[in-house]
Formats: sequence, C-alpha cells, structure tokens
Amino acid sequence: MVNTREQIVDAAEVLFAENGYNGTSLRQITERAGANIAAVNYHFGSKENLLIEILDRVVVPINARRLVLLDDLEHQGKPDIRQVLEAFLLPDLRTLKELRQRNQALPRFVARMYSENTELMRPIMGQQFETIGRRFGSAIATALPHLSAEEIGWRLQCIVGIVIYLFASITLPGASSMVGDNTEADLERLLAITVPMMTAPSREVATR
Amino acid sequence: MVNTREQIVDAAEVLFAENGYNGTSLRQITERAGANIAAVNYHFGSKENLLIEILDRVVVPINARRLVLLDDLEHQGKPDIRQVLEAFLLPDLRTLKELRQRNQALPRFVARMYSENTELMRPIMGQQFETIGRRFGSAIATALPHLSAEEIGWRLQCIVGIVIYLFASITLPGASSMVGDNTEADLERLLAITVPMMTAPSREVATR
DNA sequence: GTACGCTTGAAACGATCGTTTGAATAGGAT
DNA sequence: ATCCTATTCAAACGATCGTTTCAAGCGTAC
Repeated sequence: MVNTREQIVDAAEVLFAENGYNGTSLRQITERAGANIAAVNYHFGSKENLLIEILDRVVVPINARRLVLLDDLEHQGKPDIRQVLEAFLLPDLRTLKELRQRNQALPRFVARMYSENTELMRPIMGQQFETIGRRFGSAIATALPHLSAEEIGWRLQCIVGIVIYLFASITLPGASSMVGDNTEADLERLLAITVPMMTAPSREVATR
Repeated sequence: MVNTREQIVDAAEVLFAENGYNGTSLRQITERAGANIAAVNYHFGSKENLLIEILDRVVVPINARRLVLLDDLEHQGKPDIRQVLEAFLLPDLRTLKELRQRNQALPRFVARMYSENTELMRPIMGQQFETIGRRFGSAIATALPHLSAEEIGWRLQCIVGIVIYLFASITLPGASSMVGDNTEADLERLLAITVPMMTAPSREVATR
C-alpha cells in the first residue's frame, strides 16, 4: 500500500459521516481502506486523534477564510451589513462545495460534530468562534448601530444555526436540497434572507 | 422499586443527551436508574425501542400542536405571515421550555438526533414533517403570493435550522443563551427576525 | 397456605470494541 | 550485500457491549 494514511482518512470520513464517531469501528475503517487494524494506531496514535485530524482540516480553514475576507473589507473602508454577511457566509458555501466534491458525506459529519456540543468538540469550535464572534460582532455593530451587541450576537448565532443546517444536508420530504453547485447563486439566496433578518428592528428582551 | 420503567427513561434521557445514543451503555443507564441491566430489555425489549419511546414522546406533540394552531388560524380567516410563523414557532418554544423543566439536557439530545439524519430517525421525522411542510407551505404561500413554493420550502427549512439550533442549546463563548424562561418574549424575538426573513423579496440583488 | 402473574436479581452469553505486541516485509543508503 | 528505518501483518489483549437465562422475590386471588 503506497498511501495507507490517506486511505484511512478517506474511509473514516465516509464512515464517520454515515454512522457517527461512536458508531464506527476501526475495523470498518481499515477494512474499507484496505489496511490493517494496527495501521490506525500506527499512523494516528488513537481513534480520537484520527477524528481530530479530520475535523481540524475542515473547520480551521473556514474561519481563516472568514477573517481574511473581513480584514480585506475593513481595510477598504467601512463595510455595510451585506458585505460583512457575505464575508461570513461565503467561506461556508465554498468549503461546503469543496467538501462535497471530495466526499459527499463529509459536510454532514461536520454538522453532526458541531451540534453534538460534547467535551471533545468544545475546545475545537469554542476557541475558533471566540475570535470570529468578536470580530464579526463588532463589524456588524458599526454597520447596524441600532442593534445592541447582545442582539447582534444572538442573531449571528441564528445564522450559524442555518449554516450548520446547510452542512447537515437534511433534505426533508417534498423539499429540494438546500444548496447546489452554484455558489454565487446560493450566496445570493442566503443573503436575501439573512440581510433582512439581521437588519430588522430589535424587539429585544429585557428579562434575560 | 416502584417505578423502574420511568426511572430508566429519565436516566436514558440524561445520558443520551450527554454522550449520544451509541455513546451510552445500558449499564450506565441502569446504574443511574438504580435498576438491573435486564430491566431495560424486560420493559422495552431493546435499547433501540427505548430510544424510540423517548423520541416519540417529544417530537410528536410538537407537530400536533403546530397543526392545532394552524387549524385554528385558518378557521378564523386568512392568516398573515406573522400569525403563520407564530403557529410554527410557538410549539417549539413551549415544548423547549417544558422539556428543560423536566430534563435540562433533553432538548439537546432531540436536536442531535434530528441532525443525525440516520435511517433510524428518518421515518420518525420524515413522516412528521411531510404534513407540516405541506400545510405550512400553502399557508405561507397565500400570505406571501410573491414567493414560489420552492422558495417558501427553502426558507422554511432555514427556520427549521434555527429551531434545531435553539434545541441544541449551543452556547458559544461570549454569547448569552438563545432562549430563556419567557416564552412570549422569546417568540417576539424570533418573529422579529423570521418575519422579515420570510417576507424578503426573492434573490434580492443589493441592499444599498 | 398455595398458586400464579409481574418484576427484579446475579451471572453469563457471544460479539465487538480500541489497543498492543512482535515478527515479517519492503526499500533505500552505505 | 548489509544495515537501518519505515511500514504492514496476523494475532491476541483486556474491556465492554447488548442481550439472554433462570432463579428469587413480590403482591394478589383463590
């Protein structure tokens, strides 16, 4: 076998997406990869390290792309809400499309891991979103001065919920798929609802 | 033990929410419930039946409530978009609050199972949402004639994504919790963004 | 008391889990 | 050819999984 390590990662991506982390055994992975059981612990050390390696390669670049786009925007001047949201959403759509081309089931797995909110995932997504939330929160605040920081954070989390749902690729009966191959069109469609959703006047809650 | 069956359900709810279905063993469940291992298979037949029993008691009433509210609305006349969305969201918020009072971790577990999109879950949520999507889709279509049925279904799924995210109770660092105890206030907050999000013109080009 | 359904108990079932071991193999550098 | 490092392999490790078995306990009707 010339490239056992890569074959294992590919097989694990598919099986994790299909049956979850706990629902996938190393024997399934290595059988699909055409490798030996011991190869996982040899190349990765443990099953958990294999998971982290898969997740990191997906999650980290998304937020890196977000920050690059936002930096560019703020360097050019004061961005409006549509530009900020585009910088937030475009990395998701591009990554979603790329992941699908590489492995059709991978985005769903990432969405599952995100929504599991377990102790394994919390440091991975927590530290990532801390910077993202602060940077985009203040960018939105300057574009929409009528909203409080708390309300902006709340609405941003709603958008995160939509994005995770996009990644989950849940296609309910009678509904078409949420995103397609045309990233520009998907972005337009998302901005068409997220911009009004973010711009809407606040009915803020006092008792929280 | 006077009520072993109930104790098992309660323990399973907590542990499933914490560690997932595959991540929870029957021995953990029965130990927490103060029951014997064999009690699970005696009362439920299998671990999978125990899961289905827990999910059914949560998911089915939500959509039943939705349909009752929508029936009431349509019986009174032609509902506007805000009323329809209220009928869609209110059962979620009420159920979310109730579930939290009963078991703080239960909503997160439901959200996890929803987003897993596995073969076990598909019949449970699929058949449920088929009626819901059709009924609410047509109700929204009469309230918003400028939107195509396909666009309505797509936006409705975005709202489902937000709701699942609410249930997941993911609290990112630096952000407050998404919903509280004041259901009326939470509903107002959700309607403040979902009504503009649903009403927005289709594929709008620019907001300046 | 005796007999009978319902429920619980301890123990073991076969299967599978993630991990480890140590020998066998390959392929280049010297 | 010889050595060395990297990788693969079959096999087994102890642990834990969901499930089953069957005896013991329980309250109620006879």
